[in-house]
Amino acid sequence: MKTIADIAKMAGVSKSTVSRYLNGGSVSDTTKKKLERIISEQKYVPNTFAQSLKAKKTAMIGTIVPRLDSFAASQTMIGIDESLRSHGYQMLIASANQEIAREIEAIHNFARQKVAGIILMPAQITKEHISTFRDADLPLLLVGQQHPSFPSLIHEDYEAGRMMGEYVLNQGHRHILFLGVTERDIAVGMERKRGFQEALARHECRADYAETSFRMQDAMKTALHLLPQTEATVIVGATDNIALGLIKAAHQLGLRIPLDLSIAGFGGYDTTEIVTPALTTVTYNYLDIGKKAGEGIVQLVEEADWDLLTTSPVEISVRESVDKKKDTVYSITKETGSNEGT
Amino acid sequence: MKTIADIAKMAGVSKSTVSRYLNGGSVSDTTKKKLERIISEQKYVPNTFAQSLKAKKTAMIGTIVPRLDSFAASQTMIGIDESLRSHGYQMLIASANQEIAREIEAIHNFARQKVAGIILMPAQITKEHISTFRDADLPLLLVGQQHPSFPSLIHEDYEAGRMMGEYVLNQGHRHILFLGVTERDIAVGMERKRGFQEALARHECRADYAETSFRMQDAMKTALHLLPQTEATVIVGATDNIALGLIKAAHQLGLRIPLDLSIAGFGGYDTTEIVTPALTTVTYNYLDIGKKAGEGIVQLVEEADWDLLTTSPVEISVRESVDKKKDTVYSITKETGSNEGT
DNA sequence: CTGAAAGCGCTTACAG
DNA sequence: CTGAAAGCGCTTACAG
Repeated sequence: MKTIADIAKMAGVSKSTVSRYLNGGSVSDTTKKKLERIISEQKYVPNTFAQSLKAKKTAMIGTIVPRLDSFAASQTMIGIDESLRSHGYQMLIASANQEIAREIEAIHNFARQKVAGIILMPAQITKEHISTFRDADLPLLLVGQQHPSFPSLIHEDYEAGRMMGEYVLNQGHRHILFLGVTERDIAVGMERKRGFQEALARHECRADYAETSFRMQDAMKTALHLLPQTEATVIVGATDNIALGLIKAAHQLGLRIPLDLSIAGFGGYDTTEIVTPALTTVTYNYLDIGKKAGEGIVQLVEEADWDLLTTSPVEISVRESVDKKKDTVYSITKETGSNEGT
Repeated sequence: MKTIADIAKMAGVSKSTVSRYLNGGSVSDTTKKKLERIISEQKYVPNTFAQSLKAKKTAMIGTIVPRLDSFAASQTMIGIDESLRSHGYQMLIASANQEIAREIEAIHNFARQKVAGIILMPAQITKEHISTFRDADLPLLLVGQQHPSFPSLIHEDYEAGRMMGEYVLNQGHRHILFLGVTERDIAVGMERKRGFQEALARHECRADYAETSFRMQDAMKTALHLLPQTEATVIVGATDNIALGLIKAAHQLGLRIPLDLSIAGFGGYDTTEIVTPALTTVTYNYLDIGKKAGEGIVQLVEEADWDLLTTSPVEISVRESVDKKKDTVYSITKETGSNEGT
């Protein structure tokens, strides 16, 4: 491996001059040309460790995702990778594997590696997070959740909930069940539901609420329990995975979707188009939010400034899993055929 | 940030001693105790750049995946991450985004960053790959494809094909269509098909072969074309995504699965359990191969030695998408109801 | 525009 | 077991 000293010698200049050339400092045209030639001939690439050791900064951005195998995380990473690359930064990924402790640990590791900044996709923000952010003292961008003290980039969760509420109402449903998740997750557990509730509040209808976990299996179990009891004509899951669990449970109970029961979700995962019937959902733009996150952290790193809150738009994707009811009058009696469970 | 000099001063010893303590050299019990206390009190962590600059090695393993949003890649990364962590290494991820050029570029970048080793999941291995490997001169492990000159870790593709061939035969199918992919992909395009062919070769049956791409959309288009023409009673897609495309096309044509047509795939993606009917497939253990890859590269890095070829077992997952035919006699006439296309 | 020198925070023979 | 010294490959004031 060639070093800067080798190049300097070959060019007959000092290391300083080579370094200056490399970093865009003022160098005469003649030496610039010479250096350009020699460097490409020798395929010289500066040692990043030495650079970072001296300059005390790197071109790496640490990205902490809750898990590696979720549609949302994958798409967001793709977006981040893309925009970071275009700005000359490298994306480092750490998976927290759904554990808060590992999220904290990942922040420490990244800080120690002197990344230029951190993008974090948390499910919750605890005091421990806050204090870790504080003493990491690094540019930080939150994605998917917001916090008043840190730049945040979120999906329009409230809006998404509202859209879905209005949509099912418009389809004539008057007895609605929302299967949500813990309110400790502000974005999904609270905002999404709040938007939904407010849409329903403007109409005469009955709304029930239940809670389950993020895991499809759990949602299915909950649904197996709930479905035989409820008289709701539509069930809205707080995420597509929950909706998918609902569909599986409904299949198992011999319910026809959307004939006997309508189902909808949130997220726009690719799987929602594969299932039968295709799932009506609110589509989130994970790729977009990823790109914005990349831009954002670069700006935070280079200019130490970015909006405290940025949002990424959502849109409803109407497919086949929600039925149009003719009878739009509120009624407890179901009119869609009986529930012939297995 | 504290440096090793600070710690040395506080302990009243030299930097050398602190460094020796840190790296497991011989240090007296007394100073060992003292150092231990001071370091944890001061929360001292060595600067990785300085370490790497001097020691000329790092504890990072570069992992190059074809894409970030595939089930196979995600699971494999999870496995790699896990075993690397347990050995004190860090996983660095680069996505080639399906482009060979970016795969090559990623190898260069990792080499420049002085990673300890590289795990590569290629779709093909070109001469350009080989020459890049050669001058990167780094421990390298191939995952999912094999090459005679480099340690490789593969799924039992041939075996998988054989299993599936035998299974559909056992189910009484005698007219079979295999929807494969380009043979430039040795693992998927060649081996999987070869195993399948050899299983069929042992019985009297008719086998047709067609080709499509890896993308579900393409598979669906191909299927829309193929389905109305073929008289096969079962179609086997070379990947689950292809099988999923087949299912979608069959649905669109009004074919009932598995009543009118049986469908099977390879991979064991999580989505195969969600679709209706659940897909019969050969399940690959991506998590396992990921863990093995982690172990393997660590061994290559530390002992410069590992088997040239290691395999990860597969198993068939029988679900609902393949029908049992009563009539096991070869016959061109289908007996499963007519094809009432849309 | 250019160069000499100091220094970033470690590790590693070498001598004791 | 311990320390002084050199050096890894860069960057950055500083002086010219």
